[in-house]
Amino acid sequence: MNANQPFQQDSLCPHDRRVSCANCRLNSICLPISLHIEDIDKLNQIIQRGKPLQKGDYLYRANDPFDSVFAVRSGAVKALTISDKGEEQVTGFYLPGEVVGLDGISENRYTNSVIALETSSICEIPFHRMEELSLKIPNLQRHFFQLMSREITQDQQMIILLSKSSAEERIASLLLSISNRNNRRQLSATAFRLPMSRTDIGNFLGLTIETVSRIFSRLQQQQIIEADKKEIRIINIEELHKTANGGDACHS
Amino acid sequence: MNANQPFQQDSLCPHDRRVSCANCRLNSICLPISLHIEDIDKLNQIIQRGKPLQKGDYLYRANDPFDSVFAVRSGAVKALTISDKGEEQVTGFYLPGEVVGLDGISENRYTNSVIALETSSICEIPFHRMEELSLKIPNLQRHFFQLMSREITQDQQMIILLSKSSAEERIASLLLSISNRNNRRQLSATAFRLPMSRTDIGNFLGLTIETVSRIFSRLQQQQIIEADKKEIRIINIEELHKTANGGDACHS
DNA sequence: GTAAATAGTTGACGTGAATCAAAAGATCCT
DNA sequence: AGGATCTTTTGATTCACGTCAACTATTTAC
Repeated sequence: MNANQPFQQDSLCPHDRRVSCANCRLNSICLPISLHIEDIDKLNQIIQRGKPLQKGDYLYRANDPFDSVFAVRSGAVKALTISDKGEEQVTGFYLPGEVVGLDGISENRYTNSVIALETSSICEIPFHRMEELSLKIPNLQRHFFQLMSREITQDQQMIILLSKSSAEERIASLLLSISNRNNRRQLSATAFRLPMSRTDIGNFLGLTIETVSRIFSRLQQQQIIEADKKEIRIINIEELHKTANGGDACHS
Repeated sequence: MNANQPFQQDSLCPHDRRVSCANCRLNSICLPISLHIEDIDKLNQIIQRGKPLQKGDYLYRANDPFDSVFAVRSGAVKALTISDKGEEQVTGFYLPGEVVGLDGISENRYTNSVIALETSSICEIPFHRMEELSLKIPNLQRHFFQLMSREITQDQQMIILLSKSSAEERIASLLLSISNRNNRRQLSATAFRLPMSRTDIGNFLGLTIETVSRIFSRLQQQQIIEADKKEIRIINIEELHKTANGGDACHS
């Protein structure tokens, strides 16, 4: 075998269930810690890989008993809660390498429902087996504390965004967030496909779909982005950052 | 000693540094888990109790290196971040029995600053010693996972509140939140003193101080609450719940 | 392939909360 | 005690975003 050729497993398609943590392209995101190879193997053994979810499929529903957290391997999912009045509220989007379900731990049931935005492969991590393993692998315990802490930090940034920012700032921030997360996965930071609908974006950002649409149009007019349906090209990332932070016409 | 009399330590004043976890009145909130008495003692031994903070004192500042998480024993604190433009954003209020600083774990430095709203006693829990201890006490590991998960759940509820609710709903929700948290500590759910200023409330809820003031006045006119400065009496908790959930004139 | 349903865009108009302004209470300081 | 500073209240005005409505583009279903 030519050493410049990838190993066979590296070329497994993203939905192949034979992938293991050790050769997963996402392990630097999903497991950004120094685990020994044998520890990775132990973790790998408790992880379950189900068949891919199709668009619209539920990964789990709010109030289901909590058993596992889930890492997105490919595709994308959204988390949402249903209010008393039956309205949806999207609480987050999760891209490959990101972990969802951490909210279920405290109450022993999930507080959100999670739905696939497109065909998605998911790694299931049975939480109680992970907990046991954590007692033996300090770095794994540390990793989960960090994962949860990161979720807290991100949620708090979201609180700030919703509390202080205009519609334009919110949308610019979301685009930059997706851009960064793509970049971490070695994908283009300036050209990508949004996995979620305008409706989901509006719901997530606390805006109506009409406002979302208008802002996209405006950003396009200003030559900051090019948006063709869900395909986005960031033309002037400099200016997009300015827009996200209150722009030139800073009014706050 | 009369068995019906409390132990001497039960009557320690809340700022007394000789208090221990085993006899702390808040341990059912701060440590709502079944730890064996000897485990509680091990935990107690790593906890440090500094001298009380005065109003306005910092517990820590954003970007300080992360060493510890902190449990509020008495008083109250607020967490806040400073935006690029130097504006404060309050990200949470923490009352006795609640734990602050969990956001620092992932980046190894705090992302918020924490400031005392009034004279406050704080228990410091050195995180790395707690981590080591967690490897030996599975229930303690479990407890910290749950604490962090609860913070995630609460932050997500805050996201929903900010994303979907009117000014009136936000303030009603905050009052009910404080009421519930007081209730858990065996205090009155209907009469209490707000530890934070109107400015802090507005900042936290994404409202201007003027709006906060107007809403307080309106709730008072409607005979739902009585507000004399920071002293609050909830007169009609039924109606306050309705107000928090969109009220009768439900427009959403 | 065509109808029906769903998702997105654009315009006109209304409204809830921000902003601006002023004054009345609290609290701090010497 | 008395001036200074900070906090809170209330009113008048403005504006960003929501609402309502009409229309287009895209996807789904038969």
